[in-house]
Amino acid sequence: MNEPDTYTTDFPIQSFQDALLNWYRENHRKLPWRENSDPYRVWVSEIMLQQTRVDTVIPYFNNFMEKFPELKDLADAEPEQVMKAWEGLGYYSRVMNLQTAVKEVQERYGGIVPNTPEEISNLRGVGPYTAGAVLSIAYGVPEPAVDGNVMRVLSRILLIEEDIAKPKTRKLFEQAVRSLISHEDPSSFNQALMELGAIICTPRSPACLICPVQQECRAFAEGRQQELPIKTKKTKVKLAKMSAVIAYDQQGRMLIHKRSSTGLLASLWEFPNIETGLLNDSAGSEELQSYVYEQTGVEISFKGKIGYIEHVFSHLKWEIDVWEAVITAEPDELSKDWKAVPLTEAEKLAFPVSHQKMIKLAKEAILL
DNA sequence: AACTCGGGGTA
DNA sequence: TACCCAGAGTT
Repeated sequence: MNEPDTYTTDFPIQSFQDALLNWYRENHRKLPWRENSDPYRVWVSEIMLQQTRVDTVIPYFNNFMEKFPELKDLADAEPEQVMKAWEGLGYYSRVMNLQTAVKEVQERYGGIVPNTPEEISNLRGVGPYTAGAVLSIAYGVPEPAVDGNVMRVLSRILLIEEDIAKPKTRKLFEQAVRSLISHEDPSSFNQALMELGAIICTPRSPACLICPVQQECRAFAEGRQQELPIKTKKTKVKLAKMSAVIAYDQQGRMLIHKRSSTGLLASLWEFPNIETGLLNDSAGSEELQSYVYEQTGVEISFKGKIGYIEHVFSHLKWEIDVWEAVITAEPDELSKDWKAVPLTEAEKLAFPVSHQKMIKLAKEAILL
């Protein structure tokens, strides 16, 4: 289980630790989640930082801590408000999983975030990286926290040429970290590896000339730092042509729909929309009209197209024609995933960025 | 192991 | 454009 990895044999572990930790002590950034080591704060920050840059996270983290200062506050919060605090951050299942896990900590562990790998890893949304990050940063447990930064940094320092796109490769890096990690200060050690990756050992052009562990870096010694890490690429963005409609009733309320709690943009609100494929404007809008009627019983009459939106996801591209319409007849009651709300109410709900763009189009259309 | 799941910064 | 980011869950 804890076999020493072959990559760290003959590696100067002590001088590496010393150089890395001294550099981190003097040069680390002051970040909101580093103000203290409250496990709840560390946990929230790590979830937000998954596949998301530090600069993007900072304002979200500050706002989130203002709204939900302690674990109990998040456990007791309305999911709709929690989602609103995540609006625009992406990967929305993260925050639903986080609240689920926080409720479990509140109920099963009396509000204390568990400090063992087994217990913390069983929490929803806590994978190998986040488990190691919270354990080491909040509790000082010498567990590896291997993210993209760490794989890039260590692939260079230890000259590891395994494909970091392969899931299996992460385990190799975890073994390397187990060999390298400081048992005196696991928190600083793990954070220092990531900090080095963010500031010095960057993907494109690493700043080797000012790197604190240049002396220990095998890739630099061979002038091969630009070749690492090895990562096979995956591309393949599917295109989806869509039509969406902003339909007003006589009071100026807009018809909106809450997306499924699973899958893309889970639990966010949206304007009624369909994938139109190869249909032309006329056929596409008729399709959309039928969809709205079948889902809600609401009858709409199109006024015209008010805009066009392109929105790119990591694996998908939406091209959306946006229409304006008026509601000509509606049932006594809408099903629970549908609402007719004034703009001021819509702005309290969480919409994906693509549909926030539609709200902007609608505002501009009103001014004309 | 491959795919799904956002949005934005950067060269 | 294409890559990448303090990854995890599902299939």
